[in-house]
Amino acid sequence: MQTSPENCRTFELRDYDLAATLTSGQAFRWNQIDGHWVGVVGTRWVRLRQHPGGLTAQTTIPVSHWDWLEHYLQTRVNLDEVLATFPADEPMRAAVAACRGLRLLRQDLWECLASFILSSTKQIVQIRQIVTILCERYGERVETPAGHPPMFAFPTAQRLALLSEADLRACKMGFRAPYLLTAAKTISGGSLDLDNLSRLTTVQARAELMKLHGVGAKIADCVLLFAGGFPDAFPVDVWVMRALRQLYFPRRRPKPDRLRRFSGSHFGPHAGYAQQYLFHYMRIHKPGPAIVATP
DNA sequence: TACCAGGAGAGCG
DNA sequence: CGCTCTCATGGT
Repeated sequence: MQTSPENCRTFELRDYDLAATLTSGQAFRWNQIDGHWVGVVGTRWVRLRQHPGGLTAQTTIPVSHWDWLEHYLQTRVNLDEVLATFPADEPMRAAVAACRGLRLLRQDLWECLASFILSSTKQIVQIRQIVTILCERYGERVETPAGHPPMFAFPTAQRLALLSEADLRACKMGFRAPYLLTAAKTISGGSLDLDNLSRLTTVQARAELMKLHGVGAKIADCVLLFAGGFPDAFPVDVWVMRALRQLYFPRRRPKPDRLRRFSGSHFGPHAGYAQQYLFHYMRIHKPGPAIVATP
């Protein structure tokens, strides 16, 4: 819908837990400031605020449409329809009850890929720090409202491809530096076209991403799910591994590939969404008492 | 202080 | 082949 440019817009939404969504390990650039969430989407500074019945967005520069933000936040997704596809077992019921409103974002492919290359063997706080340094040093400055600190876009692959491994190591990414540098060169050089992934099957797209050094099944699945629009991608990290083992395979040690096939059939067409609920639920509830699957 | 966290590559059976 | 071990890194 085209309207006259405005720098503020309210979205009426049901079941959107902004805080849970922005802190659930999908995206690493959102900061909570005075009850608002401040971040950068593409090249725009954005400030979001949750309120009963929806959320309000504010940009620095007035914009004539908000499709880019609705796309990023996936506000048009009907959560009820997604949740209705989840299996009716006890673990899922508990996870949905605890995290209702949690959403999947649709992020920029390169930013997501680069961020998750940096995520390897790191916890969320640490990933945020590395990404922050990287953006401050090599990202384009974005306009911020008067009185707000400077913010930067995520650096492009082209920009990072010109750096040295030492430059990247100086951003505290350690042994991931050569991985990111190679990925930046591969993407900017055109050997891998991220925009082409959507034409592939999930299996094919995963294989394409895994050709990159430093990108294994878990990172590939994160990129496919959080940025690629592959709802069946199912990242298996230690949290999800623990959850699945504990809840569905208490006596065995299934391999990640086995778990992925199980999740593909057990959790339905939105397996990735289900995974996000389990992941977030496990993070909130630490180890906790055993909940057993009762189909 | 120990501990945590993906992937690659080596080494082993 | 397929599994296990080691490495590299910085924040709690």
